[in-house]
Amino acid sequence: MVTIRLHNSKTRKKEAFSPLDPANVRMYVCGPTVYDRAHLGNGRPVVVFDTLYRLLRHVYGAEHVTYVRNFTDVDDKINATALARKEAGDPRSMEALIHERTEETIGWYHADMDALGALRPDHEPRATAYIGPMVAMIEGLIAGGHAYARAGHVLFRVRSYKAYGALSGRSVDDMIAGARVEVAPFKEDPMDFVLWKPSSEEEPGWSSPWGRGRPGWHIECSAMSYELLGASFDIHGGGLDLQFPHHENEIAQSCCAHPEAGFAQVWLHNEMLQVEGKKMSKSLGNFFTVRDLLDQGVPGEVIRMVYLSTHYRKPMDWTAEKAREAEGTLRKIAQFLSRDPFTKPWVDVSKAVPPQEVVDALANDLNTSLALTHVSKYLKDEQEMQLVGALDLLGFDVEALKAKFAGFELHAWDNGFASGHSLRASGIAPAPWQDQLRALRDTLSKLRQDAMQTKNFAPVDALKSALTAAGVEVRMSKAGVELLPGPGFDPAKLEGLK
RNA sequence: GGCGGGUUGGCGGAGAGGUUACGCAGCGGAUUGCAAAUCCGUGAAGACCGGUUCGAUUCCGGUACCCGCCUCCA
Repeated sequence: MVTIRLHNSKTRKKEAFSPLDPANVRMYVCGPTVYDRAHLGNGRPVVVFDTLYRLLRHVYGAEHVTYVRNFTDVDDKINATALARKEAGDPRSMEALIHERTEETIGWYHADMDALGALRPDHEPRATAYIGPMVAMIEGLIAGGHAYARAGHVLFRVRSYKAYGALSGRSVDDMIAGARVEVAPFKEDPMDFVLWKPSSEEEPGWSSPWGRGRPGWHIECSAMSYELLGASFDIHGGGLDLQFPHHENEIAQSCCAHPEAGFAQVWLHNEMLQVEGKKMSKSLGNFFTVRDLLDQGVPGEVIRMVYLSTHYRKPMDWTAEKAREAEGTLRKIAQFLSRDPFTKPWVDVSKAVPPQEVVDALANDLNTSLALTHVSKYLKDEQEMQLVGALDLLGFDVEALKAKFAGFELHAWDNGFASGHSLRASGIAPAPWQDQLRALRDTLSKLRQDAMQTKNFAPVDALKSALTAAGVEVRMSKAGVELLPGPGFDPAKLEGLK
């Protein structure tokens, strides 16, 4: 069996991965707070951990991996969004507005992440469905002396957990010394954090031993991972920005609530994303969502490939240039895959399996960049079996690639060996302009054959320029004429040509 | 201020203590009515200083610069 090696944030070392139970490999990844569309940075961990999920399924068997990613649907940002709608005149209750907001956001999230080729996790628990287990865990922490109730709040007693700070490499004393925030007066210690807080009438709340309130941010992940994966499981992932305080607090809560267990064995953190060399932020005006890109015509596969081109533990820079390059690569792949079967060796791609060297690349701390290098090699060497197997493991749907990126080719073969015309539409539905393009191809072919005799190429070049301007790639060779509508194809510009 | 990460050729981006990464772009050639596409060939690197070593871009230390976290954030 392949040995997967992962860089464990907890030990700061690359370690051989050894699941607690190979028959049930368990992974928990922190999911989104569902108050708005997922931005480009939110997509990175989704694709990174989707790739790991696919690798684990490949190595241990799809039915032996359990992947949990939560939806945080109780949060002050959600409340704020709902409140804004209410103040804008919406007559419905806050509860209804909050529910509407979380539901629509989850729907967006699914649609956007599906477009990136990410498999849905096995479980996508919502925090609001686990309030009971959270309350139970908090009660346990109080009973164990790890938490205390004050002024309607319940706080975690950081000093009661000796290893606090181990994950993020901080000491409690250093953090207090460098703290910049005001400390609530009811805290025993400045670093103590909220497990439960009171809710006003307008805010969502649940009854609890401490009055009507709602959970703090961190407790949900501790409670849900415990309910769905147990007190000990294999992998916990998330963005580097969650390492502190979120993951540190999760560890403290879970390890104090279940001191007999080890909580997550391996911690993985992906580095952050930048845009054209700068942090993505609304104030810099370079903030955009996954949906923004999709709407601009950047296919999800392109976004996925750009994500995978940088190792997950390095900062990733999103640039238009990278997207352009990735699109070019995908087009070449798709054109090769959908090429006429008579022009390449026949292989039964339904039997394709991921090449060992690609599995090895991913098994080496998810070296997706190296895996993509192998993909380029298979394309260059026309190794279709390897190519398809690798694309599949990396989360690219071969049929979707062919449909989206191959477009179609229009051939007019002139020579006697391959005479006649052919139209191959690779997976896309017939469009009204196809007939027009076909006619243009015939015209161009005719003009060119005439020009070969008369040596007057002006009409040929004129039509070629017009087609090029419409985003159609024109290829002419001894064999004949080919037209390939490219990424910038604009059927409107075909009007008037004949 | 505290903590963590990074710095590879024009750009992106890997592996490996000693022999070509690779992709894109460039350049030269083949091919083409001209192009495009394709094919062949090709130059170019390891922030800086020091140490370990027969030998370091790869290991160790320091300097500079960049980035992130410490407050909601993937």
